[in-house]
Amino acid sequence: MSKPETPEIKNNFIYQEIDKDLAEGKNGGKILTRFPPEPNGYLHIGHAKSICLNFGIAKNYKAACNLRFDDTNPVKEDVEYVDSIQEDIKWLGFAWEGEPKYASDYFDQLYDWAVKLIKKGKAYVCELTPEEIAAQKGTPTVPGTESPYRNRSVDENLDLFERMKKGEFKDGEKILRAKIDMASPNMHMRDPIMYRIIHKPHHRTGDKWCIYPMYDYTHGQSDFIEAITHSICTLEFEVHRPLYNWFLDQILEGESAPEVRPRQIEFARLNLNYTVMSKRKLLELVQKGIVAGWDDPRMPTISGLRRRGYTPASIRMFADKVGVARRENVIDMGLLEYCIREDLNKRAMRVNAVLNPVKLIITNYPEDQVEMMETINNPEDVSMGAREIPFCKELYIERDDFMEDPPKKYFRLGPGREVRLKSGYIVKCEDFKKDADGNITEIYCTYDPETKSGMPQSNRKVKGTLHWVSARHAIDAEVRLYDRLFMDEEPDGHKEKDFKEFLNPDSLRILSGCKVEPFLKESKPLDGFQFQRLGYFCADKESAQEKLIFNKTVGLRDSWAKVNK
RNA sequence: UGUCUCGUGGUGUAAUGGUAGCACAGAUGGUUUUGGUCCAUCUAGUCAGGGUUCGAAUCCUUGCGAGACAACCA
Repeated sequence: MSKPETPEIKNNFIYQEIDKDLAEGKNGGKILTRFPPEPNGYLHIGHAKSICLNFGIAKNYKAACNLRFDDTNPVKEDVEYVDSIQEDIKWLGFAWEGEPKYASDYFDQLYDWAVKLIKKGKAYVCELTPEEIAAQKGTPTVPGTESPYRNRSVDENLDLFERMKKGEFKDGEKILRAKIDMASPNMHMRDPIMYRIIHKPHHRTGDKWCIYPMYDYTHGQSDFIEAITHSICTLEFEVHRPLYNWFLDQILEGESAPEVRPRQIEFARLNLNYTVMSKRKLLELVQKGIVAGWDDPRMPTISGLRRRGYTPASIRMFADKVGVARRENVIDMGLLEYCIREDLNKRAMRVNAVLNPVKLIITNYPEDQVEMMETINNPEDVSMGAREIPFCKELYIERDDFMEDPPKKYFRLGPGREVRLKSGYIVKCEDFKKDADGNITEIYCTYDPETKSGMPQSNRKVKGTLHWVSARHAIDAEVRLYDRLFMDEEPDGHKEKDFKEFLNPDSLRILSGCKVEPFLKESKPLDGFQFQRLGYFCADKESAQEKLIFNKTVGLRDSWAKVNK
């Protein structure tokens, strides 16, 4: 049972702007936000920030948030993405208002408005090639020049636009442009393209259209149609805002004042170090087989994080902690890791797994004896109860937990040293065996029967406590250790080098022959656990009783590793 | 040599004319049957100059630095 979350007090500037609008009595006091993904890729952690913002605002103002697919480009879009996006939003714990919406639902209205603009002399059909348009567009410092088609008659424009719609022209032959100002210091106001011809079926509208509206002409009008009050987007759209408002002004001209006039507000997108966030680059990693798919646990996608073992609560916590502002930012991966540890520490069951096993033999323990030792499931939450784990003469412990010649600050096992076996006995190392290569093959200990966990003698101070599994009862598992995908903090921040040059060759290490306690046999895909003393792991989506596979979500904080450096 | 935006500890983010706070990271100590958790303490900041003001991170100004904008992408 997840506890109801009390929405935090929100201090970011967007809440302040909304409060201001409310105070001024705008939009009849209504609030409605939207999350508008293009279905051309999977959602990533950056989208999660936007989702938490938009749906969070809705929650905090007791309002709603729409899901709207910005599907104006059939060349890039696909229903696979429409489906994954919905799954990811739901998994994050949010619900949109009503049915999902699509910009393509508004194609008819958009077309009618385009005709209105033509009639007003505010749009024209242009026949320049893309190269010519680029050339006459000018540069940010040099004004553009006007298209020779700019001053066609309204009738001619109407006729040509209709014939564009009817499919009389080939892709790229003609476009519809807004007539604004070729000398504007804002490049987006230099007669931007409203419609282009694409003879390709659309995932929703099929063959109905061969002309498709551009983003700028679509987004604000879609917001208006849905009566979105606050259209929140990332900073790169800031220069589009005048155009957003211009189109709205045009379609609204001559109409009675609407109750809701959408307003665009921009915030700084999320950047995470040691990864890439652009859908194009993520797609490239998928298509080139560098990762195992959009949900590869090394991907910063929501589906990847899910498969990695991240919880929805941890991602929402992360979004809260990074905040919302207008300044460029790079968030340390460590913060994401902190959030998942924080969440899982409270909820994950503690289990025993030995990743790199070495056998420990208790020489004075009866040969065939098996004791069931009680162990607490989660010291952070006693309501999770306890369970029993089998203990016997031969155990596996972690290879790292024994040193032939340990330094003073090493609290684990070494010749003559004593350690506690968690929930078991205190044992003392008497001897060990090595193979020809010098690898430890067996460790011999004696145990003190009076130190069984729970008995008075067990309270003796011992420096170290080890996790273990019974050799006779342990089951084999594969464990996949993940590390950051890139070795550079900003892999796509180098002009001369491709981001793929910074891939971490050790981002995935597969361990087979790991020994886990019998309880884990029943684990189901995506179940998360703490492997005692190691970290958080979750059963992979392909894990099954016959072949257990666990993904490392994140390690425990490790102050020994720091000392060791 | 355009227009717009942004500069607060290492990283994020508050303070919007009135004591620069919080989180992460880092350091030290305590507790601990996880070298985890938890607790305590500490380190560390307003880009620079000038101005307005009793008082400036906040307002004005100049500079410096960073980012966005020239796709028939969104």
